[in-house]
Amino acid sequence: METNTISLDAAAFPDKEAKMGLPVFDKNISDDDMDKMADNAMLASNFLKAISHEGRLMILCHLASGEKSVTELENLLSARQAAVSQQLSRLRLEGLVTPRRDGKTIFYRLTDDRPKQIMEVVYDLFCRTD
Amino acid sequence: METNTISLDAAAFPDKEAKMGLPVFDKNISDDDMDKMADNAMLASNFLKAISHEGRLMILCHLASGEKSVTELENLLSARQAAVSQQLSRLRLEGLVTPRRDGKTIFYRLTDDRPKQIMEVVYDLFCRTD
DNA sequence: AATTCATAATATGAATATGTGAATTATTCA
DNA sequence: TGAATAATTCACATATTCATATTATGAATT
Repeated sequence: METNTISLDAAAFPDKEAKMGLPVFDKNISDDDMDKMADNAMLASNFLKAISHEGRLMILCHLASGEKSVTELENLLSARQAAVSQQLSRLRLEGLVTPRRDGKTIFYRLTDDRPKQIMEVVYDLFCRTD
Repeated sequence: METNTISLDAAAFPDKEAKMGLPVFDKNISDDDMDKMADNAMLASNFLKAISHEGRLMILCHLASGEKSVTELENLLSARQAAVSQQLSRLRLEGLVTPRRDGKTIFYRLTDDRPKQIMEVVYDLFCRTD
């Protein structure tokens, strides 16, 4: 009996053409794979926690169309500067945004396209019908 | 000066071929659109909060490959029954999972493929390199 | 009907997250 | 240098989330 393999079964998700789907686990998943899965779940949940905040989500959304200063974000979100700054610092710690100083003002941009990838899907699910 | 349009600009995300990208907002986004955006952000952040929990994420991941009983999940997660039940009740409230009673045991399945869609991306981002 | 198994619901306390206002740092400019 | 501006950090109060324990329910079994 083989218990230690993760089979990546694209056929399980026929709607997604060429793209490989989520892994389908054996009935008896090995301890090793369970550990790996728990590790991944922790990474993923940290990332998701970082973006699952109304304000941070809006910040990321605005940054998706180009870098913005803290003041600009402050106005876009109608939020206090300290609050915006704290959310930015959280996003900075997670490596999701990167600051660039230009004189007095600091501009933020998305570090990479990870947030964008998630937000594409989130946008499809929650905003496409507007 | 036009201030009240959301332009869906596919060209802004050249890497995603046919798929429409995130919306690109005008410099002066209208109050109406800002409200809509805030509403959507709240819906989306509720959803993301629901799935951004290590245990709940693993539950959803296991359910992605078919329905499971609470006891099965309890074993898969190596968690206490009460804890699993709690997380399931949260997911139930959010409408992400649906229970089906068969005698003493209750089987859970994903209500729709929203969680799967997110998890596909999350899996790409955090688990693909394993 | 009493017991047991599987699950759910509720309560409690600890930990974490959030917004606010004040203090602080960095930069520009007079 | 000193005032003004942009942003961050801090300290505090509140709110939310979480794990755990306990109690309750519903179905099977005796």
